[in-house]
Amino acid sequence: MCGLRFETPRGMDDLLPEEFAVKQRIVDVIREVYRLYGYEEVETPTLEYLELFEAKSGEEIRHRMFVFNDPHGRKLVLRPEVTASIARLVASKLSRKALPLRLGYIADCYRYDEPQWGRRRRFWQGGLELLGSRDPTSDVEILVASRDVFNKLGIRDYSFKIGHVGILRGLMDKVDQKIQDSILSYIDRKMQKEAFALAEQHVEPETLETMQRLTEMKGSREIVSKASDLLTPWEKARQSLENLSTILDIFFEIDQDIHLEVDLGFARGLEYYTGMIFEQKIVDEPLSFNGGGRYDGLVELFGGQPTPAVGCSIGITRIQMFLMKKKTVEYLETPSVVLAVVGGRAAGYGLRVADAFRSRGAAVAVDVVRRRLSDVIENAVNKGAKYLVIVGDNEMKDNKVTVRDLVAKTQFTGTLEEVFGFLKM
RNA sequence: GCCGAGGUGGGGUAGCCUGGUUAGCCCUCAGGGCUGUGGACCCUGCGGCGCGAGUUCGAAUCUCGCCCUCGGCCCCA
Repeated sequence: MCGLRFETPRGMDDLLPEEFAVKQRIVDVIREVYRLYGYEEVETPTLEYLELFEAKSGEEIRHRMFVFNDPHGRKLVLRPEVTASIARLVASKLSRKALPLRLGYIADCYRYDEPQWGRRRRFWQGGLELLGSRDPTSDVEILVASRDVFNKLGIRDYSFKIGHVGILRGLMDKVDQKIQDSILSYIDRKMQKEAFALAEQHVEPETLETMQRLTEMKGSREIVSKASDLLTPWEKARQSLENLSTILDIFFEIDQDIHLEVDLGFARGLEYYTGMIFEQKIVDEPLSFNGGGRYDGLVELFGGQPTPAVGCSIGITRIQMFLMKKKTVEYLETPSVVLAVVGGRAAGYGLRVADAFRSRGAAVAVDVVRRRLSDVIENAVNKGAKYLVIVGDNEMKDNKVTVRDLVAKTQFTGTLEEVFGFLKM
């Protein structure tokens, strides 16, 4: 029944020329940021063993993975994200590389979500991962590079939401890791009741109360100092808060105009985070377009040396859909120059003219279906071409070409050099 | 996963309530009027009722199921 359906699987999109162009523009910007910050791009397989993501991906993502058996019965998964693969890489093949390592990726990811605007079952992420430093400047580097990507794309109305999982985890210092994960997962899903009901069974009443008050604290940078007094009895939590404070200080020192909200009750779906976490949002858009944080334990978990790390993953597909909605990227269906050959003998001459244009760097689409000139003109205008180059027996005889300005509706006949002058090439 | 609204040629739409011959229109595409400027105009053509069952003499239209799309919730990039 479903064997022959000429559609893409649900939630997985074909990218049509214009959509692809917008996506490519975003990828170009991300790669430019890689270059400016010294990130080396790597590629990992779309398929990984299930175990890679079972350990630390978090309940939410685990339920939304495409899992299947290969013909030999191995459990494989379509990657729901890439950070785990990067950590695997650093734990194995790159284990002898000098730290810090700066790695970037552009990769398609898969999650079995209910498709909706900005949420696809197949989507592209671009990431930056900085491994080998626990210094706050490395956290800030990720934040600043994230800012740059959005600025370079011409997106202005964005803001950062920043938190630190070390604070809540610090309060639950003595609590089993799995229980911590569950509590944070509840908080992430805005299920405060469930979170604190579970916490109540594992921490002192005083700690519980502090946790509850923390999760309500969000706002400007000032709330960090407010929280500071609250946390005096919990050394680890207090240190985490101080770490967050330092990161914010440095970030603001670089860019005073940055919009950000500090949220001390902020948790993310991924369980591997150990420190600063953040998301990047756009005004009037409910989704986040970039997210990341510090994950100091992941490389070690995959059998590598203990390696502190921080990174982010940028939602290329979401940004693409946002830019398409805003129509901010101009797209031309056809090159701005179309060349038509008329008459039976000028075909070779016409292609030589096209060659000459291209060697000057101009993109030229040749009318290869030999339509009537009026049809070529109409077609070229419909597709947004600016110039029509006409070559036929007359032009060939005098070694000239005719160029018609399709916008001004003027035209000019002359030698190639004269025409290049006319076009200011 | 839950809730809501919808699916008519490649794109956009009318028709559906009130079942009835060839499903209309706009754009695009192809060909011609017209062997090089006719970006116009005119003519012609290709191509469609999401899928499946039911009701009926007869279904785009009514009923049921499924699929898909778009919104909202939840969550995430």
